[in-house]
Amino acid sequence: MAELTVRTRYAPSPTGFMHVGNLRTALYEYLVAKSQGGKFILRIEDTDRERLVEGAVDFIYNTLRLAGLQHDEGPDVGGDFGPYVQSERKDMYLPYAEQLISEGKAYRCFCSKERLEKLQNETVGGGYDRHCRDLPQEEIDRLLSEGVPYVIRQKMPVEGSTTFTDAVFGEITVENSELQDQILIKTDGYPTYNFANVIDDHTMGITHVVRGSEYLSSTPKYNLLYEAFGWEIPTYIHLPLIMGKDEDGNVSKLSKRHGATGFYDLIDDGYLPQAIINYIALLGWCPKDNQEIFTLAELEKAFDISGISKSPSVFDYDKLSWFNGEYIKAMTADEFTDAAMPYYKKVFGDTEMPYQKFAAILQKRVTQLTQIPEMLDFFAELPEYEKELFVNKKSKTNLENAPVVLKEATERLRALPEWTADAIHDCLINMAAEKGLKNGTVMWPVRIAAAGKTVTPGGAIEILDILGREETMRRLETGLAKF
RNA sequence: GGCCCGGUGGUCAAGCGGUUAAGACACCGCCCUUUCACGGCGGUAACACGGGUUCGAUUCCCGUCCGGGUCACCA
Repeated sequence: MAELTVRTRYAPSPTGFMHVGNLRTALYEYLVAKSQGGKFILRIEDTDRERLVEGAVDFIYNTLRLAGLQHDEGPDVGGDFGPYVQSERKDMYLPYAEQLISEGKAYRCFCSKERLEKLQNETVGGGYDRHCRDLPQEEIDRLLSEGVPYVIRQKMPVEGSTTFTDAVFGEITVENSELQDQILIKTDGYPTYNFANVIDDHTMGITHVVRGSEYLSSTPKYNLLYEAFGWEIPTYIHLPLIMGKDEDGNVSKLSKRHGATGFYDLIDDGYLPQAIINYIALLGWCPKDNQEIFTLAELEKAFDISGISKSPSVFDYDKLSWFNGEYIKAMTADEFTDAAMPYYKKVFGDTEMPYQKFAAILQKRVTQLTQIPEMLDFFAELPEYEKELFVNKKSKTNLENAPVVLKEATERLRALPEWTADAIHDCLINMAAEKGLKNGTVMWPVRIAAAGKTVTPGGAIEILDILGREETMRRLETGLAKF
């Protein structure tokens, strides 16, 4: 018998914000499908018109594209199971609910919101009392003819328990008494999220439902629906939650108060999409061989459901930064220049700069692209600084020898026939040798005068090379003038 | 509060009855060096607690504690 094709779906609501937790769910949905030669489907769940945000669907497309998670079916690319936008499917749901009514598995509930609220407040552990579950037919007809608004509820079993198996968490049992007669269709005729979800997943042939573990305890509700229709229950893969840590060290489900947690927030903070994907792939999943750096293609090969962990994990910006640094170091100089360009422009505007040389000094130092401007600002303008910066114990420099070194170096550099990194290097190294000085004793004052700060990307040679002879001379003289 | 799930260093995590309890990030030290980095080497640091089962428990069972999730005409 032929193996059924694995089909997973990512079903976001277009709210204009994609949390890393959601993105990680999308990633795993993608990986579950791709690791088994399956299809990854995108479905937009936009039934809540109040929360609709302009342009949010494009935002979702862009995010998935940037992350490299290309869907095989969806509103934009089509497919055989459309439409892929829930609002375009709205007429599908009511007939299914009515089918359940005719089969005695669901019923119309005419209770007012006020009555339900009152119930909620008065009853301990409040909930619906199934008042309309066994209304006589005449009563139903009367209410219907009076036009009393109603919802459609599913009849849940009153006793017993429901058990299902999750691919990650194993066997889970919930008492049916915990389950209320869930609403399938709302007063406005629209389906509830849970109902639409089940109908859509089934009609779209979804075989593996991948979602956060917050759905674990409500899964029996879904299964009772599948059973009511006589449909096959999908494989469930519940994912451990991603947590954030606040200032007090308390952890809770990751949210905006934990800082930049949206995918685009992270991009704005100078993280690369691939580094983010790599990092979150490992948040809740571990490969057999403990490999850490993965391309998406490698993840597709290595991904295995049995490697998914059950315990929640804390999002760690330090580790993300490390991944990001690794990705930056692995770039070609041209790739780096492209990625860094927006940040270059912040410092230098449209002035052409020696980008190849920038790449050489920046790539191994940068862990977030946002660090670039403050690393290069001294190239644009020499900062104000005190002559005390020339003092450095390790380099054996002090206020006495610094001006002497500076003067000598200035003259030698001025006389250089050619302004290249090699020439500058030889010039300064030779000077140190001839004068019997440590290399650092020469390099330190020169670098300080050239940069005006103690911490710089690159050393004296690289900085002088980038500055050019004219600007170097000007800066060395400015430094000398401080004595 | 009821129900569900989880609990290995600060963080991510291997482990799945017998191990000196891996590895990564972070942190500390040393080396390299022209500052900071990069790179190399080394170090500090963990099985929540109490009972069982067993020749033997981090691993299996029970309880406690702690943490999280969930209980909508929201998705």
